[in-house]
Amino acid sequence: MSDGPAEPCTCSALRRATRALTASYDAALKPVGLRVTQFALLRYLDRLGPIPVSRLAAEAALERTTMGRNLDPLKRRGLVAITPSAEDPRARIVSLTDAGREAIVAATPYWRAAQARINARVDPATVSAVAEALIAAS
Amino acid sequence: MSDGPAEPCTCSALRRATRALTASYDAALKPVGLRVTQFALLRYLDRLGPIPVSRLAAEAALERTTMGRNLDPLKRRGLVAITPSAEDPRARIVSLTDAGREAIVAATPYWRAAQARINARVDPATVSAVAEALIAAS
DNA sequence: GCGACATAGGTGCATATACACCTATCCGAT
DNA sequence: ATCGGATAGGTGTATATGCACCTATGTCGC
Repeated sequence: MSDGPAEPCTCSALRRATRALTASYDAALKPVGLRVTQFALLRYLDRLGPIPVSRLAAEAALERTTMGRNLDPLKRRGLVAITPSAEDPRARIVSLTDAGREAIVAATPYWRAAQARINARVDPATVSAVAEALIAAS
Repeated sequence: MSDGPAEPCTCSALRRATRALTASYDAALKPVGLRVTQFALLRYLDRLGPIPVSRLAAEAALERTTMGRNLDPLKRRGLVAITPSAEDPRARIVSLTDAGREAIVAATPYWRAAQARINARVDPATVSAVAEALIAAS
């Protein structure tokens, strides 16, 4: 056991905040059975339209194989569809299904409630600025 | 595909920043074969001394069972020891081994380098303030 | 057309995280 | 002494994340 005040770890502090924030959003989205990661993924697809897995991963700044696996629960629930590309037989195109679009519509009010709750207590512009600065610094 | 600018998700933005920051710290700690989560855990033990799993989890704001599993790789490497408590046979006391203390010493310079790199680019007080505000708001 | 390299994707493995459910034990009230 | 609730911990399952390694296919130079 060392003594003296320990210098706080910036990374661990952020991880802790992310755990808390994620739990808060996940709880808000519970009624529609989506996690915030899954809802965000559906929103990407809504915004980008049908897209190969690798490009979707790049957009979300996720590792390619992570994206592949994150799609699994959404696939199982029929919220997204994976179809082979016409141009490139290697590529798999991810797209929203009608059920996926409905899930976004159903989940959005709950997500907005979570956003509103947090944004009312912490300036979202500050959070964004810190997040972007950290990404740039990493 | 909906149109219009999408309102950014505060939670997803933070998750993304955390992924980037964690990758940066993990890369810095690579020479000693520790991840930032593991290093932080060793530091908790160093600061708190021998402690039951549940109390350690509470200190780190982690779910109890998560803490149990996060200890596994450290146990396997002999950096921490788990021993039954004398007073309460239900409790398992987690403690740093000599190898664990050596690992902290070996890892600290690499961790400091990662901290310095980030802290030079993003004010750590701001990050701390945002993190604490988010935790309080969650 | 063929060979070298790049690109799209998958699988195995490991860690990080949390919930539901289980057992064992302690402790206070009767 | 015992019974009931609280507490310490483990296990099963699921998601989130990334690395190493593999296959398949496209593309470009010759």
